[in-house]
Amino acid sequence: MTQTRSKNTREKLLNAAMDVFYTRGVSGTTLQDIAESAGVPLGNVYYHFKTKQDLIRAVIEARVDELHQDFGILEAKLEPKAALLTLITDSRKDKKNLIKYGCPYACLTADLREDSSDLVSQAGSLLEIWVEFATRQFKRLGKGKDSRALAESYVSGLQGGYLLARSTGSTVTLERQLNRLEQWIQGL
Amino acid sequence: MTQTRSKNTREKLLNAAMDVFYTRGVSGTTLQDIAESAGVPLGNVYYHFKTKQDLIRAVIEARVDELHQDFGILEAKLEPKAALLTLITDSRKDKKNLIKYGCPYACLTADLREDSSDLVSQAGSLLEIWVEFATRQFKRLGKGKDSRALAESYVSGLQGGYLLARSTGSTVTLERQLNRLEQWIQGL
Amino acid sequence: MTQTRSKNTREKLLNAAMDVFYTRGVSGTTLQDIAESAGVPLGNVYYHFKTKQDLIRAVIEARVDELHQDFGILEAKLEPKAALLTLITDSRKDKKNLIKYGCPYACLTADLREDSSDLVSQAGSLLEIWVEFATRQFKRLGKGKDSRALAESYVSGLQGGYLLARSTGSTVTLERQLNRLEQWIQGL
Amino acid sequence: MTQTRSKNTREKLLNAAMDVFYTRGVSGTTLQDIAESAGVPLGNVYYHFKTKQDLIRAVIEARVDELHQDFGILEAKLEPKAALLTLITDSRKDKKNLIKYGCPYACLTADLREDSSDLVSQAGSLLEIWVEFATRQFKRLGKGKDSRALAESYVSGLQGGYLLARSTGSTVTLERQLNRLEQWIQGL
DNA sequence: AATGAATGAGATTTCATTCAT
DNA sequence: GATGAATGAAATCTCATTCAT
Repeated sequence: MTQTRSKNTREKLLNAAMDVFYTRGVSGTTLQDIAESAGVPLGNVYYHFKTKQDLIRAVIEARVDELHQDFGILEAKLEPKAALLTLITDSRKDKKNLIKYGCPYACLTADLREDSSDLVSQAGSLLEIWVEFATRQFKRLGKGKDSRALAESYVSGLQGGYLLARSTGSTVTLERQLNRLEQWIQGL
Repeated sequence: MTQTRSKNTREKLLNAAMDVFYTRGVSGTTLQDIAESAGVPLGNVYYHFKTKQDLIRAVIEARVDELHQDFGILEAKLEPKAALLTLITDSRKDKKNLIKYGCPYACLTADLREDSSDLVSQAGSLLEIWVEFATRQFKRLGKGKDSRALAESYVSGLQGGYLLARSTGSTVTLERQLNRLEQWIQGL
Repeated sequence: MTQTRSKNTREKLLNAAMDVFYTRGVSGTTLQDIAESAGVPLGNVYYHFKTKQDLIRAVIEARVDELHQDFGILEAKLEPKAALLTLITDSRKDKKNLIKYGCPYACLTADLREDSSDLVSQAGSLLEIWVEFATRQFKRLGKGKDSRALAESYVSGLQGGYLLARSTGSTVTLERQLNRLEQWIQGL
Repeated sequence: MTQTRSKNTREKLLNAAMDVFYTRGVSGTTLQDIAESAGVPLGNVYYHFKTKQDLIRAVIEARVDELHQDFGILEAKLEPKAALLTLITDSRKDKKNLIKYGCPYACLTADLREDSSDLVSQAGSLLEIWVEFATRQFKRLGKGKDSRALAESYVSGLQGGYLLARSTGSTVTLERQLNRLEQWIQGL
């Protein structure tokens, strides 16, 4: 139950960064913001992350881990169809944030465009993880070679829905896209 | 009919801003960058745009105008189905930029999230214009009340495809989504 | 007689930097120090020099120019022996600073060791200019192939004297070395 | 006869500091650097040295001791002429470092110029030890009152050679100056 | 209108030093 | 004594904005 102090602080900072990057954007967030939000003095940030880039990198990695873990659990305990449907129902549960801030994974990827660094490609892998997850489910459903294409449709349907819903600020829009996807998956 | 010099400068700045905001992101772009890219001295930017916010606002408006004009032309000279298909074929032509930088309208909207200002809502209208355009085409196709929902599917299909293609960096992904949409529209 | 404002400021900063780098060392000097010493707000430093490294580079270049100019004048109007002797008498005139701070050219070179950058090699050229100057004088004195070796002895005699004098803080030490060199040159 | 662990740590830190100060300069070195190079955790540095100044002071003292010891041995077992020649042959053996980093004693002195503290004068004594050593040898050679002046020439010849060789990066330059000094001493 | 320079607020980064265990 | 983490002061750097001509 005990954790070292450092692990707590590092984690606090990482969590704060994930959160604030999501709601306020990466370049709209200062390290001061993150430090404050984590209740840690600014100078200490640099003990755990040598530069802002480093922190961003850590956030991307944490997001990657998060996805692997979440998708891993889904796959382990659910049938493929149920796994695919779960993302849709989860989206409904989280619609408030999705409409306000968009998809945390897609936003992170988009935000890093402003960076000229290598982080762009790293972040690019986030949605790829979605596609790979979906591909595996379609394979389990016996879709064989079509699985990748179907997975792309599935993910782009979700992401397109998120994007449009955020843009219009409309819950209805989101619901409609989610329902459409749901019916498609259920009818497979 | 000749334009004053200042109008030219303003236009040069606006075009430069649209371009650089698109390729480098809004908060990743300094006014210096824009001034340089437009071949205009920095100090002069402020003669035409009181603040950076002002310039961003002008860029959004220019994007809105651009959409109204482009869509207006499509609607004026094409059948609804052809109009909808044109956006798809245009996407194929522009796939290089779409994969590298994404959709200029969606990106602009996303970038402004980082701004706390009122610009967010203004930019939100960009994709709404797409949806309205598509709604009109579906109406012309006799889809009646379903038109709005269909339009949302259409736009979210396009945007989801752009997003995913940029994320994976893959032309194939983009092509697949565009083909799927194309078949859907053609089959209506 | 008129100068643009910018040129004055840039020059003020450059002069201040040359001065302060000399008396307080390069890494012991902050840009704030330089800005204050030049009577210029800190932010403005960055208008003229993009980074501290840039400013250091400019200082090195200014020192190079200074040497070329000074040595150029000496060579133009003096016989070679007189030219060589002038450096010695000038050292006597400037002994106060030499003892307190050392040779500005040698110090600059030494200071930059702490930098990992390419400035080190740039600064290395400073004493080489001395050697080249001296070599030319020995050539004019008909020393032919020996000129380079003699020049090195001459320069290392001067610099060794400066170094030791600063280390001991003794005018006498400096005088003795200068006298020794003077006699050697006069006896050629 | 065994040493306590703490003494070992102190010594490890001191040696690391001497080394890193020499190769990277005093103000270019952080305590973190030294701790790492010594394989000691940062916090522990402060157990042995209250401040960075303290550590620098200790390094100076260690350099002083080093000189006293080295020169003591030379004087004890060699004739004066041989003692003076040994410094020259030792310089040849160490030419690689001398050209790359200069003389550790002279560099330390120069680095501390940037410090406003009292360390400057302490470090100033380093080259004085050289001069005193050389003075004693000249005395033993019967040079009487001239010994100090000769010693200064000797040391400034060596140091001037080091300086110039480092500046030009040339082994040849160093060799030439060493040969010249060698012949002078041998001819006494 | 046009322009190069100036300004200052704020962000990032560094690092000697201290703290808690 | 030993250690990893914490702290804060200060340095570097960025950039929207303003000024003077």
